[in-house]
Amino acid sequence: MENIHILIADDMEAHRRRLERIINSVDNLSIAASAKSGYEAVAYAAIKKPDIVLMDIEMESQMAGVKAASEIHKILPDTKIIMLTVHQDNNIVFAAFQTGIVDYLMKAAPKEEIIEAIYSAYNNQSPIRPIIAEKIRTEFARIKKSEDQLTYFFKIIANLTQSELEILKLLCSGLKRKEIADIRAVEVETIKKQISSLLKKFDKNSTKEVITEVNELRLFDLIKDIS
Amino acid sequence: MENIHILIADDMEAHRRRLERIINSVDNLSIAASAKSGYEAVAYAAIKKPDIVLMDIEMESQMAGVKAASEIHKILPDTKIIMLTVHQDNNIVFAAFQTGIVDYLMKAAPKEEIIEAIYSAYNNQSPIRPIIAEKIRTEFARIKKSEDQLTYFFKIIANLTQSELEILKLLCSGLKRKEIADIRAVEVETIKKQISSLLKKFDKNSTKEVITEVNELRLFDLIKDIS
DNA sequence: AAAAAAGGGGAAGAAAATTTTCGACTTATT
DNA sequence: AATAAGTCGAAAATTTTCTTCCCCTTTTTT
Repeated sequence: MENIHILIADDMEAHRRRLERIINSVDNLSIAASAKSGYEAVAYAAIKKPDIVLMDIEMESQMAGVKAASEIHKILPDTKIIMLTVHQDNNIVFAAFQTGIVDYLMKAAPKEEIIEAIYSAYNNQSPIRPIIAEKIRTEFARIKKSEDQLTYFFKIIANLTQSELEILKLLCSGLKRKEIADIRAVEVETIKKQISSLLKKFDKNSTKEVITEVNELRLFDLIKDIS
Repeated sequence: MENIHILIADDMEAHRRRLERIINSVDNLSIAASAKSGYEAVAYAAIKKPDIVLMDIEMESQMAGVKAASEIHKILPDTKIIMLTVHQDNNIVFAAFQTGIVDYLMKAAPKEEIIEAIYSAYNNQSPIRPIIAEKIRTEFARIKKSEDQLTYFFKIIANLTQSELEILKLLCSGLKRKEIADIRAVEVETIKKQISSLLKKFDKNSTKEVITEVNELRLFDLIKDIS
């Protein structure tokens, strides 16, 4: 399994030490850097490009934790930020979620919980914790929609490969995998793999859902005449 | 010279035809697609990833030109959008500039001017035209700063290669090219080339300016201990 | 004014990241 | 049971990005 690089940001020496010990105790986790302020955290993040950031949200010196999280998210949208908090103040936690963090933990959380959170974040599973779960979930659904369903969709389209685009067109025309394979002169297995990647990019589990969205956005005619 | 792919977006058939003729008359310009509405323009942009978009800003049906420009800019930040306008309404032109367009032209502009604008945009030179020049220039300077000088700088840092980062560190320590070359055990020429790329990424013309910025942002200590 | 350093452009080869291709296996549909 | 849909992994091919170095011009030092 690949190595996961982690950036620690906490202004208290003792807390940093504890996190360092925990991370070092797990084989495929490693420390990218250990920052003592929000400002340092942003700089180290830019330099080291960690997979995960464990950020104390209560830091105040130089740059607040929430602000630092937001900056890091702007610079490295794919880096997963996990926030550490002492008092579970739902409002702060919620504010942080809006700036791009993917999970939060109590600072006193047991080792196992921290490690699990790291793996979850790395694998894109947000184990949204109970207390603020609902507020976040509904709010997030809203944001994702309003980030313009259209922009969101087009961004995905722009990231498709030429083959995927072509296959999307053929799928929208109602063709089956075997038929598509014949047209493209490759094995069905290849087409299946490519549709699989396609679905992953659209974050959907079936072609039906993708086609439904294409139709809802009235994109069929445009996709149809892809060269 | 490479081929430049251009997307045309205008709701009037005659205007599209004229632009198509102009583009086809130049050897290394080619038409990626020709859109009849802002909506189509966004879709085609996502599908074709053109280098340049020539967008009629007065389109209204389905999606306004300014809105379409803004969407395309979100999806493809590197695509250069040139706006076409009939009445030179500075406010509209200015609004458009804020959403990511890089130049504007009168619709009646002569062929030569259009072609020149395309090349300028492609080569990242904004020939900012006189009438609104000052307003835009000052406003833009402000925006570029306030887009957080810090975020902007860190984004660049995050895009440096390992060698470039290393060289930046050595430059900040006051070393000369020859000395850096010795440390890295390569020819001075190599270092010179890499510093050149470094400067391009920072959009600066000399290492001095880069170092000044590093110091202003108090980043020297952090950069110093890059592994 | 000469020498040294800084900077720009281009191009070949190396290295890294993506894409394409396909087989094996699992789960839904018909 | 058969067909279709979908997932995972992995080798080969392709594309992109980095590295390296050469040649040439401009700026700075001495």
